[in-house]
Amino acid sequence: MYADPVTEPRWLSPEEIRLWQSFMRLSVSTFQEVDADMKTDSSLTRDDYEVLVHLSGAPDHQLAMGELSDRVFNSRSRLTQRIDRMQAKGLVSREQRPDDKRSTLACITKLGMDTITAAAPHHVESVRRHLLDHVPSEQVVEMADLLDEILASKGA
Amino acid sequence: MYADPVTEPRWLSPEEIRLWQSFMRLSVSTFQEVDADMKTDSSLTRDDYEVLVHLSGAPDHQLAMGELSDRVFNSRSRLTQRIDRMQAKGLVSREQRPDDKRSTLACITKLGMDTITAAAPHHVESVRRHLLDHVPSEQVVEMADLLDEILASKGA
DNA sequence: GTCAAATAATTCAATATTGAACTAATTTGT
DNA sequence: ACAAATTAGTTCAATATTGAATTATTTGAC
Repeated sequence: MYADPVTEPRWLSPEEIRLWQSFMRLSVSTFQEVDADMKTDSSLTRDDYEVLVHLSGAPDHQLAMGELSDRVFNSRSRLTQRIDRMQAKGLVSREQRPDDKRSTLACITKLGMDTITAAAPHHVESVRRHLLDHVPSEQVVEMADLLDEILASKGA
Repeated sequence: MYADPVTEPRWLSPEEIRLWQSFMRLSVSTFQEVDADMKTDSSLTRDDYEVLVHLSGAPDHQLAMGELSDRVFNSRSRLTQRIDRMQAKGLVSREQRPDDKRSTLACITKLGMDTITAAAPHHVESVRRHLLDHVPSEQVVEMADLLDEILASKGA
């Protein structure tokens, strides 16, 4: 009696298990550490920071809610409420799009710009400390290439 | 007037920026995809699954709350409440440790064992689909080695 | 042109997470 | 031996997230 290779899930090799576990550990620990630093160094969460990064780099400093939610990997509802909070703090504003009234544009404000400018050096230091400084420098390009290949293969 | 190399944050090279951004995108998207699969394939969340993985592999199928919270990267409070919910579903039980009455042991139950056994093949398939299948097979070991090196350098 | 389907975003109630304060047990220093 | 400090875990209120339902607009089929 043999397992059906079609229905039988392909099992993981020890190396694949090691890869998955290390990937999980490195990802989760790094984000937790950077999150913790952001909390002490600035008034922004990492999600807030990412929102401001994408808005500050966008044409006219604004993006539609849907586009922004895709970029920061937040659900629509989650982004709506995050933008509510950031708007209450004066970091962003909302604007109606003239050509499609269903759509809302999130815009970064002057205060949002000043806030991310102040936060950026600390954030960079944190990302260095918790990830980049631990990647052997001759492997930075190699690792970025590999991750990009994986993303491309996933169609992302 | 030159910037003080001590106080001046070391800026990121384009390759470092690419590495950090790809690392974020790959991590977040992969975990979101696996989480979504788990929700359709089983009654467990990925956090529940990780708790059961660690308990099922532990001596006597039990671990102290603190040890378990470190392993699954949950805060103490978060794990307390996760174990509350899993206990309510009958997946785990709590036991007082005889030699240190401050400590609580989380134990996997028969139902917990059956549940993770049923979930595992789907989980494996999902991890394959969303990550492992996209890593060129000749680079699996290389990537696992690199991630482990980074973790070791971080002292994790 | 009009009605049905699709799209963009928001709302709301249920659920989960956070972190500071708390309880209880153990360890340490004197 | 015993008070102070430390450690393990829990509680609770504030905050955040989830996802199904809802509103409003636009698109497409006829």
